[in-house]
Amino acid sequence: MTKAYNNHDRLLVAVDCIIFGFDGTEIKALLVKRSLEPEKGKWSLMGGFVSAKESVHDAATRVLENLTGLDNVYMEQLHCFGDVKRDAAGRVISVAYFALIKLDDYKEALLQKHQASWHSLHKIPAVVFDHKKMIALSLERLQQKAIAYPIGFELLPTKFTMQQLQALYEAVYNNSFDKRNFTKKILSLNILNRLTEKEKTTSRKGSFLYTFDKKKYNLLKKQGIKLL
Amino acid sequence: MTKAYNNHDRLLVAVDCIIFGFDGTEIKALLVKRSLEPEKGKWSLMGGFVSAKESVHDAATRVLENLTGLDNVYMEQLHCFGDVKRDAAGRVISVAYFALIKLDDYKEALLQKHQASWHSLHKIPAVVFDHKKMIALSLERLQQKAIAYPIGFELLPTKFTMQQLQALYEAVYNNSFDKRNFTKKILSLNILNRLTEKEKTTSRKGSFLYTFDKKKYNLLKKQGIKLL
DNA sequence: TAGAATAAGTGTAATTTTTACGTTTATTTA
DNA sequence: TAAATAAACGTAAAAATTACACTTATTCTA
Repeated sequence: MTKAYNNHDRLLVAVDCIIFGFDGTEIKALLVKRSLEPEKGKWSLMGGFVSAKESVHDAATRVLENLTGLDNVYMEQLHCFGDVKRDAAGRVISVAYFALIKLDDYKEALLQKHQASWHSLHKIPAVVFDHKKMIALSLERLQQKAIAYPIGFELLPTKFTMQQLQALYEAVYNNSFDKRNFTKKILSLNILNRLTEKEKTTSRKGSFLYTFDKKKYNLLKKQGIKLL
Repeated sequence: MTKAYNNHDRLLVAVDCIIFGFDGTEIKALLVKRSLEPEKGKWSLMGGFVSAKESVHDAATRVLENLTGLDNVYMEQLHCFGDVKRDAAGRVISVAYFALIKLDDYKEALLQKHQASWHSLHKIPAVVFDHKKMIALSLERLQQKAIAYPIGFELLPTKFTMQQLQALYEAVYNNSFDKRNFTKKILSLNILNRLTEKEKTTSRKGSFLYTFDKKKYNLLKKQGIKLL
């Protein structure tokens, strides 16, 4: 380390992950019971400290994988929260990340281990520090993200019905759309593949299953896509 | 500080400011000659370290005011850059901010003092560390921002002509628009006030001056505005 | 002082996108 | 085989976007 930097303060740097999942009806966020003082036992985002030898991004990935058992998860940085008094126990700045996972992938065992559980965005309990702000901001980001990025890639099973996809967008925007117009618009983007296979549990007729076509999407993205 | 946090590493935390201005034709970024080792004398964003007693946001405001002599500047957080080796001299994470200022407000004296100068976004010289990435990302953010926020508030003089406003948007998007359609769209938003006054230096006929109406804009924003 | 030169200001038709809205179809079960 | 269920599908009206060129106000100069 160069001498020039010696005079400056060093701060604790944490990461916190807002993890979203979709249960078919609602967008949910994964919260854990905080495992250390202060505020031990209260609801909290999953977080951890950044060590000197890892990048901030790697720290977030580590925390996420540790909690969910998943790697290759969609994750992006949300915002750095840097208020002096944001952590009751001392000066800690936190870089918040938000992640999208397929709710079913989440391992029940880990859920137990970390005393984690899914909470509807409309019924978030009291959470520690500034985590409420983090969650609020991440929802805004999710809504904004969903305009240009097919979040269904991450939040739905590989094969899904048009109804499921629509329910997802309705949950994200807390709004309802016309079925015909929704289908029309999504299909016009030409990023879905309709399978011959049908999902038969929800109706007698059965509904077609679709998959996202990542190649088509990437092609489209270059031109500046707008999903909704 | 609680004991629970004692084991964790503390890191140097910096802020870097990407400062945009508009000269009537081009979007420019303000760069300074770096004043400390390593890489002293090379082009750099204006930055500084976050002290233990100030918020990250306050640090960015301080750095910005110190360089430009301006307060009440539009500024928002861009991204936290946290790679282990991003700073050649040691582990420093940097929170980048981007700011929009009226180029003319910028004090010549400070420009001298910090060896600062404006650089066209298309001709950014070699800059230290990961500042090139920061600048690139901030341009993306500016473009995205300009869709929903009237950046002219910040980048143009209080009174401006339709031509100046169009030139600004053309510079941001590196694109050209039809004059009639541009005017039509902007006026339809109803956030401009046309003055009786005219700007006569650029033409014999003279062009009307406009001002932004912040009240009308705030009203519109609640409904979810789209500027372009 | 009339006309030439300059840049500003303005309108309309064609196309595309978005919205609103109800009926038909495939399948199962009684 | 009829009834019930949810899926699939199309069209007309409205709104937004695009493409496109002439008129106007003013000044300068001949």
